[in-house]
Amino acid sequence: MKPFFDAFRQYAPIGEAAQADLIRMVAHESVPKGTVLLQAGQVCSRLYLLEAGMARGYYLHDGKELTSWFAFEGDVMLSMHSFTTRRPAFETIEILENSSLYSIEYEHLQYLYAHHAEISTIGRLLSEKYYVELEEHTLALQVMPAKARYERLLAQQPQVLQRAQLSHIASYLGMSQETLSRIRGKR
Amino acid sequence: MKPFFDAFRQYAPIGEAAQADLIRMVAHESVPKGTVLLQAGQVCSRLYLLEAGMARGYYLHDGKELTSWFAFEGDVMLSMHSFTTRRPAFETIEILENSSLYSIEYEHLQYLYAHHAEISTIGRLLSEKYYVELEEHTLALQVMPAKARYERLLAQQPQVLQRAQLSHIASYLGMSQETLSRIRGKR
DNA sequence: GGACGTTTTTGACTTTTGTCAACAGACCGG
DNA sequence: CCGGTCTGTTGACAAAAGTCAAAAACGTCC
Repeated sequence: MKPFFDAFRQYAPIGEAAQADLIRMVAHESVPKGTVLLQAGQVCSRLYLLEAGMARGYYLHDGKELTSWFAFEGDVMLSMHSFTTRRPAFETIEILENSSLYSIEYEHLQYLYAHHAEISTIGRLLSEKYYVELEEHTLALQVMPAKARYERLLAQQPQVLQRAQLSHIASYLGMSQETLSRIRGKR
Repeated sequence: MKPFFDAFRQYAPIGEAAQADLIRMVAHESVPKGTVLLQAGQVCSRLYLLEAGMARGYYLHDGKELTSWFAFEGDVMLSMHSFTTRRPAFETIEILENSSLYSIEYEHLQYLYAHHAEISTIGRLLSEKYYVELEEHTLALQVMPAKARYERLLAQQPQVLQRAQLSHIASYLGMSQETLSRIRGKR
């Protein structure tokens, strides 16, 4: 549980009572590559914290998979839309490397939010942080040509380029796999 | 102040004490078209709630203005990046129509978050809501061709097309003004 | 109502990126 | 170690979108 608390304590101190409730409500598990944590169409019922490994979220659009994010060690994963509205998710969450992760059930998290102000605060800070990251990614998609988007990713999240496969990266960057292959091959 | 409370009460009930503090800390003002609420390079020190009117946020990229969002009646406006990190903003917030708005100073909001759990909750819910909206916009930029992005905006936020000028809309949709003009003209 | 500045439209052309198809390499299971 | 599948690369071509430049439309201020 220590890595779990470390991941969250950086946002706000967690009191004794909150810590005790968390221990009761947080699950830990190891999952193999290929595991689907959330299937599009189902309601996202858990928030995940990736302890080790790698995962992605993707949408199906015209029969093509469209990666919307990658998650690595320490990242929180969920379908924000489905988790917060309790409606079926549009996205699927798939484990890309053998991973270990923590998770909290939706109702439990609501209980924690309601009873421990610091956990509510951590939830807000996390939500703000991921908003800012998404905003940057969005801006890149909005304004940069394909090559610049690739270079930005190379600078900001090199582990994506090292660990994810080309088709996933290409759709994340909003370009075809062939275009990405050519850019990477320096032409 | 009533419209202000109405805008927030839909997320969580606001207690007496919180209401009293809010009244002390919330400012109200009317601003003319063209007003700059936040200039890129400055730290975003206030959160705004637009009561009436219209505004946008934009970035400068290669000397071009790049609209990242439009705000209308009832929308919250800030540079999330700057407001949360206390670092200079990359974006400028500009009033596009004579408007009236409420605002809260950063330190005051932190006080409210710390002393009134329901306000912290409202902050988290707002942040989650805007994240979901941004996610949809991002997905559109990532996967849809120009024409489909235009049609999606037409269906989802027709008031943008009615009230904003073409160059702003075009950059918001990630295309040139000429392309948008041609799409709109049905060719 | 005319003249100015701004915004939008249009046309010609170029560049970027996508698509389709074939091929090469890597990876895996028997 | 072989055959098959999945992943990445390359080439030829097509489609989408950008750029530049000019003209038209619109607003608004005297």
